[in-house]
Amino acid sequence: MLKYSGQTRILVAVDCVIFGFDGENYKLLLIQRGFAPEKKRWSLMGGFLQPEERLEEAANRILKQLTGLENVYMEQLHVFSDPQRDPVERTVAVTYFALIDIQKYEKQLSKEFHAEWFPVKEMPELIFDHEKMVETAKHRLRYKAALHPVLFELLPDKFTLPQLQALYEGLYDTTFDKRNFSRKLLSTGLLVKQTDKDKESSKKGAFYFKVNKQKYEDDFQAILNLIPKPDKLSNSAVILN
Amino acid sequence: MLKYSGQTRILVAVDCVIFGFDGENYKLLLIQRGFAPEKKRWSLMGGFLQPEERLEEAANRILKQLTGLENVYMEQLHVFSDPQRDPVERTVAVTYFALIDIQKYEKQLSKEFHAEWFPVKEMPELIFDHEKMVETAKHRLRYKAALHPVLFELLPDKFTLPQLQALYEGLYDTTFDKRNFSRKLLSTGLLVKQTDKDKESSKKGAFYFKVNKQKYEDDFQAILNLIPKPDKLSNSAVILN
DNA sequence: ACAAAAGTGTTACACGTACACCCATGG
DNA sequence: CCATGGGTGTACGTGTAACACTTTTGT
Repeated sequence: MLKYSGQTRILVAVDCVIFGFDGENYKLLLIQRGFAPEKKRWSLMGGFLQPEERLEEAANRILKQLTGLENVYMEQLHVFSDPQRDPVERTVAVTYFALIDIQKYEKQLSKEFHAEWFPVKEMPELIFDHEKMVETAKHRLRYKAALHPVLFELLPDKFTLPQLQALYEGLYDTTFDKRNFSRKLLSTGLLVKQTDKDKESSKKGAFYFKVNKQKYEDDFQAILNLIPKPDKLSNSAVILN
Repeated sequence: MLKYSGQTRILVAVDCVIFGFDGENYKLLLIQRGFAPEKKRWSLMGGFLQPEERLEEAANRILKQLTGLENVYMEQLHVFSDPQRDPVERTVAVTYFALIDIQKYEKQLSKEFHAEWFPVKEMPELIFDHEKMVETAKHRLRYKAALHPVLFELLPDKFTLPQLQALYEGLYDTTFDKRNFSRKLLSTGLLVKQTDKDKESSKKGAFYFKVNKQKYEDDFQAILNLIPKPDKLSNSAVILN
């Protein structure tokens, strides 16, 4: 099976940056390595690409191992290839980022992999170049979410407008005017108002919405203006950092 | 050096989708393979990732081999990993796309690699999954150029507004109103009007412009509305296909 | 003088932003 | 009855699209 002679074969790893949102904060699912090197240090969930496997399959396999979930929103992010990035052996790492509804997370935390959700803002140090991977993923998510309705992937099937707004505000670390926010989001036609309310977080209760799945799929690639622009300069600033 | 035991090492290829623009049409730089398998068939320029090399270095090395150019705009595109994609041996292919000023292309065509520029619309059949790579690159370029001033990379230092408009029109296969186009592009502050004119393509002559390099670098990541939106639906359509 | 391409200005509309008050409910 | 969070409407300004005529000059 080795037919291109004189070439070096290299390990190909797949690492997953898994985002969740608990209603207040963005979270990352990390695992603590139980073996050397770097034992006890935190890292992204990853694994090696297998001989008969495509990268997406590997990423899904890893995600399922860790979360029990399938059919999750996932996107190829970037390949990290510094020859020294893994001190054990030259490894090229293909990163994926995934958005999951944290409530659907099925496995017992820490059971098989010593996994834990960390607030993105209070992450431990990670091994190798995994922090750079996380930075890249955060950046990509901010970019993507400004233009496409991707953040719904982080919410349960039923959610309220205040929840949705908290989700967007958390990502850009800012606050939006709720009147404009609701008008803009409703005007996309992506939201279907339900008749029942969430009474957990307020006395009055907030109406639930669901995503119009058909329109979500049809419009996903459309460029939507999902975050406000107070003025030109701060707009650029918000999207990019 | 093999320390992760039980894992399969895989060939990592780098393939470059190289775009140029000749004033009328988008072009792709392709090479004709001089050896089996797939001898005489056209393909993207590529090569294997070397042991001590990062992917970007490999991509630049390959680009320099084929074009003689360095410091070219290049972007990691996507990794293709179908186990059957290369019938010779399992190979994971990391694609890059590059934008070059076709006038700066230095090598004699066909000299070393039997290379040729093909209009994007009249490409020959390509080997393996290279046509899929080209499709992905075209899609990404359309997306990117709608939001960021990336197309300047395809033009010489001095260019005219009509040339610039032809560049945008070619990419989206449509026509724009020249009054709105010039107003919009000038309003970005990215263009510096020169005092001399291009007299080649008209009797009256068209003023040359140069890119304001400082502002280009500062604003590159800003989200600019570089292509018109006749209405919501057709906007989405234009950007995405 | 005429053909061919470059260059420019105005108007109408849509969209986005700023902003303040009322509503419903549980305690 | 009051405190808390949910929900809504308007007015203004900005940005974008539609649209037609004049300028320049080579032949």
